[in-house]
Parts: sequence; structure tokens; C-alpha cells
Amino acid sequence: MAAERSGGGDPARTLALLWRTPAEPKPVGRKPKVSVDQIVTAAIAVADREGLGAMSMARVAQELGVGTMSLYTHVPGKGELIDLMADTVLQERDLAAEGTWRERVKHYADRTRAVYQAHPWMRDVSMVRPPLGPGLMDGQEFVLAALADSGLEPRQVTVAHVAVEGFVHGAAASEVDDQQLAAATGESGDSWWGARQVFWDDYFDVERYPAMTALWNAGAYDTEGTLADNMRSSFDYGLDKLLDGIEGGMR
Amino acid sequence: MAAERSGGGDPARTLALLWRTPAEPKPVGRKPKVSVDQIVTAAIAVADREGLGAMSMARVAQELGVGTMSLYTHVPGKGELIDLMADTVLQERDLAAEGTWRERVKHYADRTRAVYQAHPWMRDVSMVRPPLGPGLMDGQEFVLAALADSGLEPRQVTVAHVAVEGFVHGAAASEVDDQQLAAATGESGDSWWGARQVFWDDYFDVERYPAMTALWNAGAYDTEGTLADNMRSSFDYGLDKLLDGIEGGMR
DNA sequence: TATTGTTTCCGTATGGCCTACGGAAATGGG
DNA sequence: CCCATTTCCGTAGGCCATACGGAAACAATA
Repeated sequence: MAAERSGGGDPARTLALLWRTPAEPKPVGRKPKVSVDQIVTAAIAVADREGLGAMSMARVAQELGVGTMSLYTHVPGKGELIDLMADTVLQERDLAAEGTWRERVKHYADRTRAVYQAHPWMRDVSMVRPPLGPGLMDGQEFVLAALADSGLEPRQVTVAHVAVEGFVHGAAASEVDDQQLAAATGESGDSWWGARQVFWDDYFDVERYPAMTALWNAGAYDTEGTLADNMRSSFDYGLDKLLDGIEGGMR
Repeated sequence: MAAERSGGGDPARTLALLWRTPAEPKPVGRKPKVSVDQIVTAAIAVADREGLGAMSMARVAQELGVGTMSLYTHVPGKGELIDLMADTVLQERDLAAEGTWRERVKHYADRTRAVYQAHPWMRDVSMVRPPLGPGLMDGQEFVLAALADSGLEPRQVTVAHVAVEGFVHGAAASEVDDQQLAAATGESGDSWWGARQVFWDDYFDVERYPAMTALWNAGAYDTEGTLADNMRSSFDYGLDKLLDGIEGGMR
């Protein structure tokens, strides 16, 4: 399937849901069996356990013990529900750190990474047209405040922000991708690569790939950790180098 | 839908397809109406036009004027077809550049970016368990050769490689995400943001978001270009800073 | 030409998905 | 009791991947 799309529908309705604008009390009419919060919570639970692909309207309704179509009374559609899910888990970040601007940016990256770890389906949510809710906005404010304290010019802050934001979400997503695939297919990344040993035996050509061969012979791939360990250290390394570059560009 | 998954199935069969290992000629039996190449080409054409979500087996078969099930004679399943599509478009990169190691890495980033631009559905293809075909491998060889010339220690080359590869694919993906959404929904990114003007009017709180407000007042968001232009310069900026950091770390 | 072995083609069927529509059911006030 | 209002949800239409097995095409042989 292609990536889950959100951000559709009527902006006013979606924003009201994201910010939980309390509709004026309606003392008249049948009592609701479920609330928006319950729907979002149930949807997150399903996606956490079985992935975003398994998060169907029918599945969520079943989880709550109501009919499928009942959900549409509270939520305009699946796209908007995904918006609500994403903003909700982004609110789980605890962004109240002190320290230098670098420490704060790294804290932000760490907390965001934790969200992806806890909710691997975030990999499948596009962030180019993000849910403009409190979860996203609080995060933006936090990073921008940190970058603004770095001494960069205002215009540079916004450019650096896009780069940092892109790196953090991208790295967290690809790190989590492995786990998500492991859960979905029942095969770990290490085992997947192991099963592709045939490739090195039957297809790899040392003459076509001299640089890779040289690195291999130099022991560059003799790592002790698992695939997940390596992806974790690459995340930290890449962010460090990016911040080094941003810092260096200020001089 | 969640991200399209590939890399499943029997490794030996998939590798044989990726490297087009010619099965021994079969002069006996009914003549095939379609070839693997035709199927892959048709699938890419559909995905280019209508996105990976529209690339169904039925749709591809229709494109070729054959029955849906005929495809399964030549390709094990949809996952493997996506593997073949991805490796095929990665082969479109022309990676024969001269220059310093930095110039070559930037050339690689530029060519990879071009692939995503031409085939936006690549955003939806996971690269954590990549198709081990010539398209992917030639790219890896090219970057590793460049990084190995930078003077980094072998072990450091592999770490930097993961960071660069992650950045390039991540940035190209999010850049293209916007265009893909524009094509799928018929609404451009600029127009989408315009429709969310309500947010700034009704929900944005200057006291809750002082850093954003200050940047706004400083004119940091007074850009003349389109959203696409800004994403493009962020791509270049981020890669530059990342390479600065890698270079600086060698000292 | 008729037969046989081999390969490809593809119709059918199963079980899933989202959501438009409209009627039934519940609730509080008069 | 009646009625306005709100929520609940069954049905139905049109998508999807792919397992299965028989029909059809072709080359070599008799």
C-alpha cells in the first residue's frame, strides 16, 4: 500500500477536533456510546499492535464494541482519524529540558525518536502536510526556540529547522521501519539479511565492487552489535555531524 | 495504507529476477504474451501516473492487455514486483562523475534526488530491506568509493555511509511527498497551506508560541519562492552541513 | 497428421477495505 | 404522549491480492 495520507477534508472541522474545541453542550438527543478520545485511543492501540495497515474503521469499531458506521458520527473519515492519532502521540514528548541549544535539540530528537519507537506506524504517516495540532506545534516551538538561541540569523534558523526536522523524522522512521517489518513479517532484520547470504555467494562481483570489497577486507563490517544497535548509533552520529555543520556555518 | 513492503518471498527467485539470470531457453510450450521487462515497465508507468496505491496487479494487467493472473506466471507477487520497479529506477542514475569526494557524494545525492522526482512513488518503498539488485548495489559502490577517498577510517566510512544514505533518501522522499500528494488530491502544497489560514487566525496563540512569533516578526518566513523551492534549498543546505560535519570530524 | 509433454493464460472465488445513504433507536423537554 | 434532535448502524457498491485448476498454445515426435 502507499503511505497513509492525512490532512484532507474540511480544515475547520479537522482543526476543531485537533484542538478539541468543545462544541456547545447538547442536552438533547441520544447519548453517545463512544467519544472522540476513545476512538483515537482505540485506533492507536490497534496500530501499535498490528500496524497502520490493520487499523481499519471496522477493526477500531470492533475494538470499541460499536458498529463501523458509528465512528463516522464523531470523526469525518479515516484520514482525519490518522491526523488525530499522530498529533496525540506527538504530545507524549516531554519537552521541558534545560541546557545549551545543542542539548535541547538533541533532547528533542531523542523524545521524537521515542515516539516512533513506541508507535512504529508513525513511519507511515506523511508529515509534509502535518496535523496542525498541539502535539506538532509544541514540538516546533521547542526546536525553533533552541535554534534561535544558537546565534543564527532568523532566516537561517528556519532553514536549519527544516533540515533538523527532516533528519529527525527521517532517521527515526527508517530506524523503526526495521522493527515494523519484523513485526509484520515475523522475520527479524538480522535473519532477513542472513537469508540473503546467497547474494554474496552467487551474485556479488569483487571486480564490479572494489570499494565495497576493500572495506570488507579492512574489517569495516566486523561489527559486534545487532542491526538495531547500528541504526541507533547512526542516528546519533548523523545528528551530531549535522549540528556540527550548522554550528560551523555560523562563524 | 501503510508503506508498501517488498523484500518478501524466496530470496533465490527474487535475486534471479533482479539480476535477470537468464533461465535456460525453453523452446517448448506456449509463447509468452508478456515478459518480465514489460510487466515492470508497465507497473512503473502506472505508478508514475497514478501513484503506488493505484498500481494493482489488475491495473498493470489491463495496461498490458492480458488477464490479471497471467502476471503471476512471470512474477511471484506484488512485493517482488515492487522490488523490481525500485531497482530498475535506481539504475537510471548516471554515476560516472569525477572530482573530489565531496563533489561525488553531492553528485550521488543529486542523481538519487532526480530518481525520486521522476518516480514519486519511491517515497512509499521501504529501503531497510532493499532489493539487492544492480541499481542499488552500483549506488552503494559509488558512495562508498567516494567516502573511502575522504580519508576516513574504514569503520568510520561505513557509519558515515549510513548517515548519508539515510539523509539522501529521507530528504528526497519528503521533498517528493508534497508533489505526490498534490497529484493524488489535486491540491498543491501552497494551496493546502493557504486553506489552513484559519489556523493562524483562530488557533495560533502568541503567548504559547513566543519563539515562532518572534521569528515571524523578524521576517524569517518572508520567502519569495514556493514551497517546492524551499524544500529544494533545504535539501542542499542539510547535505552540505552534514558533509561539513563529517569532514570536520576527521581532524 | 495425431499425439504428447510443457508452458502459459486466465475465470472464479474468498475475504478484506472505505464510506454514502437512510431508517431505526434513544433521549430530554413540553 | 409527542416531537425535535442526536446517535447508531445495516446494506450495498466498487475496489484489492492471490490460490486453484482447467483450457489453450506450441514444439517435438511418431
